[in-house]
Amino acid sequence: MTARTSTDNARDIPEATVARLPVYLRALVGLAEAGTATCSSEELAAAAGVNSAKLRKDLSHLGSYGTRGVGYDVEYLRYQIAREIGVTQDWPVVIVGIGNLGHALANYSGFRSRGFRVVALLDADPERHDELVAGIDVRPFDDLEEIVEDQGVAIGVIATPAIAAQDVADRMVAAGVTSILNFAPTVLSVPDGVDVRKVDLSIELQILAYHVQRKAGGTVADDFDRLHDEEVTA
Amino acid sequence: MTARTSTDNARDIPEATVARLPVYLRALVGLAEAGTATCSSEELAAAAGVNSAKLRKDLSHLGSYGTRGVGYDVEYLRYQIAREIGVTQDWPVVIVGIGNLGHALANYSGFRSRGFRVVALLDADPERHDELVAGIDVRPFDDLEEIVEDQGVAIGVIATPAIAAQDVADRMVAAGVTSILNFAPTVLSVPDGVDVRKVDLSIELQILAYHVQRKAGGTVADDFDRLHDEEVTA
DNA sequence: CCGAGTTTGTTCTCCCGTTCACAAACTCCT
DNA sequence: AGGAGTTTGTGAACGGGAGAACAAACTCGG
Repeated sequence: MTARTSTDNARDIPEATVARLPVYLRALVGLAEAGTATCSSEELAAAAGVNSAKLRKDLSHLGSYGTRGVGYDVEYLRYQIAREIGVTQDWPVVIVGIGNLGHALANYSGFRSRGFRVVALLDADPERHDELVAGIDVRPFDDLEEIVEDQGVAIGVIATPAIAAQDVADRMVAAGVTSILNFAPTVLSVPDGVDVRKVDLSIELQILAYHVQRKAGGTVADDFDRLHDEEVTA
Repeated sequence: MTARTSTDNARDIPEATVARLPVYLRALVGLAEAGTATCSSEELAAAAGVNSAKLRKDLSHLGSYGTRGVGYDVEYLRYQIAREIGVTQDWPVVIVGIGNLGHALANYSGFRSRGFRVVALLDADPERHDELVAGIDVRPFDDLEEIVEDQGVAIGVIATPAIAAQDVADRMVAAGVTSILNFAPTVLSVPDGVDVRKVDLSIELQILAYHVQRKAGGTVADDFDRLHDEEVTA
């Protein structure tokens, strides 16, 4: 039952679980570096910031990698999760749009240490070409197809202004990219089978703002707004 | 029924809806700039990348701002959503950690245009002090408490290395910050009543990698891993 | 004024994810 | 060897969100 072959369907892991596996992986790396050989679901859950029941259920989707009465072998579980996610070897990644954010992403050491290798930086602006960023020179956007094919790139990162993002996405998809991480504040439309994840900085802040406002019971200006609203709708 | 007072509970909006309101707001701004005065739920849903039934249900949590047979007034709905989120006026924000990412965040124009004002950039490294970033000079981290109090800052952004993030969070909370946007790849522990949202770049990539691997049916190296696994567990 | 067409707001059903609680399985001590 | 203590893996109950479907409410043309 715990033996997994390439034909059984033990691999359809719930999306919510997939999103947490990288967190567990990070926590396990931390425990390993601290010299911990074994940990209980309680400890790992604490390190990952989740509830232990949820952790155990998540891990149960991968197989039975723990030992009752003992816990989990840190190194073994770390490897199994890395394998499940697919980061036992590096994925080549291209970043398009080398503005402030693109710079930061290119220099982010976490990519390299967590299973990703930036193979190219592209920008449409000729002024940026041949500039060295993080030891990689910036190339023309038109080199995209060549790079994707030569390096077998499946994952693209979009860090352009919103206006350019859809065009970049279209070109990426046409070139063979199947997964896109989009930092541009716009909705991308892509064909079925292409995954898009979006990171929108101001949306995150706006969500926080909503909760601050709730906690505070509304600001002075908002009280005015609400009063005005009542007068109008009453 | 649609009249809302400060005592009724029309304000407890589902979390999933809150997370989408900023997307609708952005879509409405786009429509307004394109000169559209009125739009149907179908149009707005398309612009926001969601299903129209979901959009209507989301909006129904705010009140009855549409007109049957007609649709929504773009400007009116835009204002109502902005008010609900709380971005009718600017929120002061402080950014801690002015490395590559901090630079990018400080320069990000989307903050200013979407209801946020960066009032201070802080860094523990004296080498960075008095450097001008986006027209704001970088100040010592120890100025945090003074700035939070003077400017009434409720939202803090952490863009430090992981090792420093928990300390920064503790100081922020002690100073009076109630909401934190965390870019450091670590789990923050904060008291009840403090909101934390996290943005982890390599986690997003890892989630994409998982799906790429699934689509591809596993890489060569992974096939080896799986074969090895069968030999061991069989 | 009335009927046809349009679009919202809401109800109902289904599904996914979370949490509780406990049996199964292991270790350790006597 | 056996019992006490520990920890995993999972079955079951529960809650929230997604989507379909429809009644209510509006516009427009005659």
